[in-house]
Amino acid sequence: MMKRATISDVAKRVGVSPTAVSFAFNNPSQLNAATVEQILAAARELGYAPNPHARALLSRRTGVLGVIVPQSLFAIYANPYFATFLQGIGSLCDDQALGLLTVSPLEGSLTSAIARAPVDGFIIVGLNENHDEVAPLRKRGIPVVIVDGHAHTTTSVNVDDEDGAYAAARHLLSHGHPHLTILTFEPVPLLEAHKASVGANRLQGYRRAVQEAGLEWAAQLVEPSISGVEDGEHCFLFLWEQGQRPTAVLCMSDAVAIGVVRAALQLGLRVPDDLEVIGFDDIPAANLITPSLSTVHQPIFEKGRTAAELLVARLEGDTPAETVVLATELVLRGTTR
Amino acid sequence: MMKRATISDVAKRVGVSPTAVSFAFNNPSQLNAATVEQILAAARELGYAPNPHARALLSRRTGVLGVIVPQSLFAIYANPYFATFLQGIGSLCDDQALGLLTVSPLEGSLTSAIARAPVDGFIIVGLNENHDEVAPLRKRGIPVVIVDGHAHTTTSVNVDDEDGAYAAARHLLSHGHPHLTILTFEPVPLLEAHKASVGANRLQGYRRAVQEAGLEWAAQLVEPSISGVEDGEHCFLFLWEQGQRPTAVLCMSDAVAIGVVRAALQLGLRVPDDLEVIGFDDIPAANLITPSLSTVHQPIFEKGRTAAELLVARLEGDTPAETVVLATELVLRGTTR
DNA sequence: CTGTTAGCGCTTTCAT
DNA sequence: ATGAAAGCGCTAACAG
Repeated sequence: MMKRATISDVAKRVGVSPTAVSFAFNNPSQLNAATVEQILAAARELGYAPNPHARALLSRRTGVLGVIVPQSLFAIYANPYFATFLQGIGSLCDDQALGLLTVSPLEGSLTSAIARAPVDGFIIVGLNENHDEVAPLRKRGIPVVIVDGHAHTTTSVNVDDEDGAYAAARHLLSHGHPHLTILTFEPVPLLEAHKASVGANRLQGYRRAVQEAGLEWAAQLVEPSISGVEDGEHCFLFLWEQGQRPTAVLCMSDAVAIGVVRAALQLGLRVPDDLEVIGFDDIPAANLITPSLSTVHQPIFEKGRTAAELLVARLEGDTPAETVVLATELVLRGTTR
Repeated sequence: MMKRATISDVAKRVGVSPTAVSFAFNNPSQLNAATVEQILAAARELGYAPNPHARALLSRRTGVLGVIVPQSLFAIYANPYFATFLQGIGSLCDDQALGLLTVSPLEGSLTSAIARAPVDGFIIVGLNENHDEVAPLRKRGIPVVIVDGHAHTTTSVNVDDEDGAYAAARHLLSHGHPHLTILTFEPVPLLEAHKASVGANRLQGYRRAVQEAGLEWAAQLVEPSISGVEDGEHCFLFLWEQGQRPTAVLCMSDAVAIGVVRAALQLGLRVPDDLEVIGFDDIPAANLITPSLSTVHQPIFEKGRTAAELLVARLEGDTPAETVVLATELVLRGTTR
C-alpha cells in the first residue's frame, strides 16, 4: 500500500499551486479550462484523490449518519425490528446521498464509540438523553435525535407504547380471563428503574388496563423473558412446568410472542381457544406464522424515516427540538378470539 | 449548537500546553497524576471532546469498516440475504470494536461514495475489481476486499456459485424433466457481459449440467425475473399465461423461488408433484415456507465474517492477497421430490 | 514530567 | 485567473 499522492504532489507535477488543484476539483469554473484539464490529467496519473479526513476536518461534514444501538451489531442485524427501522433511515439516506453507520458499544462502553464515530449526526435508539453514556454526546456538538427514549433538549421520536399496551390488555381482559400473564423485557424492578423506557411505558399501559378493569395488579403474573423467540418459548414452557396454566399472554415483543405460541402448540394447546396471545411491534413475521399473531402495530419504518428526516433538518439549519409520538394500533389476527 | 471547545482552549484554561492535554487523554501515564486530574476537570467544564476528524487525519484510522453495496440502502436492509451477510461482518466488528458503514451509490455513482466515505477499509459486494466505478478505490490507498466478484490484485471472497448451480440443475435433470425453466437475475446477454459475475457463474453451472445430460441448452427456457418474491411470482404467472407449462424451475435466488412456489400454489399446482423448484442462497425464509424450499445453500454469514476478517488483517499488516472460495451445498427439502 | 515545534492534507480569504 | 499564507484540531518528535 504505497503512500498516497497529496494535493501538492499534483500541484508540483503541473507547476501550479495547491490552491489551483483544490479549485480544479471543487470549483472548476474559477479556473482556466485548460489548466483544469491539465490538473485533472496529472491527478489521474498520480492516482490522486482528495483525503476525506482532511476534508471533514475543514468542512465538518462527512456525509454519514450514525445510528447508535444498545446491542451488538450481530444482534442488531439479526433483529427484524431493526431491519425495518434501518430501512426507514436508509431510505432517507438514499434520498440525501448519505452513508449509514451503525455503532455499538465499543469496548463495553458507548462513550468511546460516540467520541470516535465520524458522523454528522446521531440517531440514538433506546436510551434516554440523560443516560450516563449519552451525555458525552453533547460535547461532540453535533445534532442528535433520540428514538425510543426520552429527551428534553433535543428531538425525539417515539411511539405511543403505553397506549398500545393498554389497548392490548384491555382487549384480552374483555374476554373475561381470570388473570393475565405478562412477559417483559427485564425484571420489573429494573424496568421501573428505567423511567420512561419503552418497557416501562408498555408495562404501565398493561397496568392501567388491569386497574381500570377493577382487577388487582399484583394478581397478574409478570415474568421477564428477555427477548427472542427461544426466550419466549422457554419462558412459557418453564411456567407450564411450574404448574401455571395461563389462558392469556401479553408479550412486549413479537419475537417472544411467537415463541410462546410455538411452546403452546408443542404442549398441545389450541391457540386461540385455550390460549390467547398478543405481541408487540408487528414485525413482518407476525403475519407469516400460523396462526397469525395478534399484536400491537407500531410504524417501525416510519419511525426510522422520521428520525432521519428530523436529524437531517437539524443538520442543515438550527431546527427547534421536536417531540414526535407516532400512534400504535391493535391488530387482531389469529392468536386472539 | 455553540462552538466546540478545542484542545488549546483546555490547555489555556489549565495553563499547560496542548500536548499535555493530548497526553491526558491518550497517554495519562506520561503525566503527573495531579495534572491529568486538572486537565480532565477543565475538559469536563468546557465540555471538551477530541475532534474525531482531526484525529483521523493524523492517525489514518477511523475505526470503521465500509461496505459498498450495489443497491440502495433501502433495498439492502429489506433483503434477508444482506441481513445475514451484515451479521457476519457485524460479528467481527463487535469483536474488534469497529463501526460498520453501509454506503450505496451516491448521486447515482459509486465513485463519489467511495471517495468520501470515512473508513479504514472497504468490503465491496457484487462488483469486480476492474469495474469502472471500483477502480477509483485504488486511489484511496486503503485495503479492499471483494465479495461476490473477481479480483486480481486484492483479496476476494466468493462461494462456488457454478458448482452449486450445477448440482441443482443436475438433480432436477435426473428426475427426467423434458426441459428446465431457469429464472435469472438479468437478461442473458447482460448476464454474460458481466463476466465472472455471480449470475454468470450460476448460469454457467446450469448450462454445464444441461450439456452433460446431453440436452440442448437452447431448448431450455431462460427468463429474467429480476429479484424479489413478487418478481418471481409475476414471472411464473406470466409464463403460465403464455401457455408455458414448466415442470421444473431453477431460480437464481430464494426470493424468486418463493414467489414461483406461491404462484404455482395459486394456480392449483401441487408442489413438488406437478412442479419442482430449487432456489439459491438458503435464506432463513427458505426453511419457513410450506412446502419448505429446496435450495443451494451458501454460507452467507461466514462469507461476511471471513471478508471482514481478511480486511482487518490487511489493515493491520500487509497481508498478501488471498482468493477464498467457500463451498455451496445442495439442500433438498419440500419443493423437490 | 512538560513544552516547543512541526506538520497531517486540505480549503479559503486576500492579494496579485 | 492564479498564488501565498493561514489555519481546521490534533499528535508526535524532540528538547529541556
